[in-house]
Amino acid sequence: MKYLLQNLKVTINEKIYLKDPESSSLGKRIVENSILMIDQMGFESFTFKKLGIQIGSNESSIYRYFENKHKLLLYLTSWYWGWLEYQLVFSTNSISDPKKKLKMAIEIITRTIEEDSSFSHINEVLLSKIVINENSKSYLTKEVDKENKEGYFSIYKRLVARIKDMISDFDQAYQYPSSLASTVVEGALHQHFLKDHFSSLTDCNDENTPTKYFTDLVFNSLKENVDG
Amino acid sequence: MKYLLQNLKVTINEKIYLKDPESSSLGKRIVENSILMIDQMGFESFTFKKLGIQIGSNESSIYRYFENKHKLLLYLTSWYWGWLEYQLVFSTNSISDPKKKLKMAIEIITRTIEEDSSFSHINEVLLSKIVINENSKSYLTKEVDKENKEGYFSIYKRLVARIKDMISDFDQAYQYPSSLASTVVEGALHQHFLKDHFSSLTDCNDENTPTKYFTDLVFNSLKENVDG
DNA sequence: ATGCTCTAATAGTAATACTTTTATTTTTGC
DNA sequence: GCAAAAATAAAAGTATTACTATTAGAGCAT
Repeated sequence: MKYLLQNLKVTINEKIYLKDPESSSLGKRIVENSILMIDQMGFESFTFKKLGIQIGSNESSIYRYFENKHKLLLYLTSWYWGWLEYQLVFSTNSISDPKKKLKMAIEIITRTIEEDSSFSHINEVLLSKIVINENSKSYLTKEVDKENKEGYFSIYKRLVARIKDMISDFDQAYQYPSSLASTVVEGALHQHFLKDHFSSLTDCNDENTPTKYFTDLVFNSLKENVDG
Repeated sequence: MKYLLQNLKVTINEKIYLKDPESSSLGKRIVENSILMIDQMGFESFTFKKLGIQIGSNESSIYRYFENKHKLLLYLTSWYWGWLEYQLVFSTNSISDPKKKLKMAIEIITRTIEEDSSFSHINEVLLSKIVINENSKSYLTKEVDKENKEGYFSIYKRLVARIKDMISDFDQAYQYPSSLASTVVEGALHQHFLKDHFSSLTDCNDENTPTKYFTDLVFNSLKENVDG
């Protein structure tokens, strides 16, 4: 699996960037170091000027890759969801039992990312922390409907749709498959955040993982299809 | 109930403001119009300069009430959660049956706010829209731990704790009462957002309300205590 | 050697997020 | 009704942000 992932190129909507950051060394340094810096200082304090200094390049050169830092955030979150989707598909593809399949899916979506593939310039551990802290900011904007129409969130939507399909495959009668799927994806980020900053608002910790909580939650709501 | 609510003053942590906006007409205009403007233009585009122009006052006068717009957002969200908490306590207080109590609580937390009390300067309908769109930004910051220690989120935490207690009262054996409570509170905001902007990611709409979804979700996970 | 693309450097602009100072108005205490 | 105190308004200033525009040089391809 690791071996396969190192050759992975996540396909990201071309409108998100001006020039593909994967196409040059400068582009890769922009992505690599923006992850390090946003993780360290948070998205609000992060600027292209600071990034330029860090990578020994110029602010204006970064603007040739991304229109603004919001687009860069969309790039990073899209990459993350694309990477997760790949893992989801890869890990569930061979499972035919709908229950086992859904169980695996919940695990992939809710687990803590602890291992960096260390091959690409993208540090997945830090990126997952960025997604926990900054993902909401990518869509909680006044431009969300316009950007949604442009397809900026399509990877994320496809991921939620895949989970929804697995829910419906397991229990055709369940009335809220999309809501449950989005609750698991977004709720997982939230429980990870609470674990780190508001421990009184969650029962999750290193033993009692979000995976266990959401697995319990989902399977309490679903009833396996009866054949025939 | 309406009559009672008009005399309500939500108590907000004094460190959030420099001068209590409830203490003067200018303060009330700041709060009233910031709600209108943030709803209209979004939190990112909203500035104290624009607010000053709108209320026929000066930027520097607004700074005597709130250190910055982040603190103003904390004020608004705290007010909202305090207002919701009041409704929660008021509506569930007289209910002794744990199941009915929890059911009512879920309804209060997840319903669409459609009626403005129209007595105070605070428009609760618009404020609830602001909370849906901007609440996460109040805590997804690098300062969250410091601000949490200062008690800026205590009303929100108390609200979640109340739901958690109701969950545990109904089912003492349930392992994730805090996580479930926080999932309902945060998930309700998220489902409302999806309903308006990503309808393919939710089953909720005007008939199939978030209240129905979360009521189903919660009671599927819980088993009523057996006496003795 | 020439042209092309990419990147770097510099400078500039408008807006933001404030702070400071001073003047004016309003409130209040007596 | 008047003086003192408090609150507000106006104006100006600063540092930073979020860009845009222009120019120049480096490296490579033909």
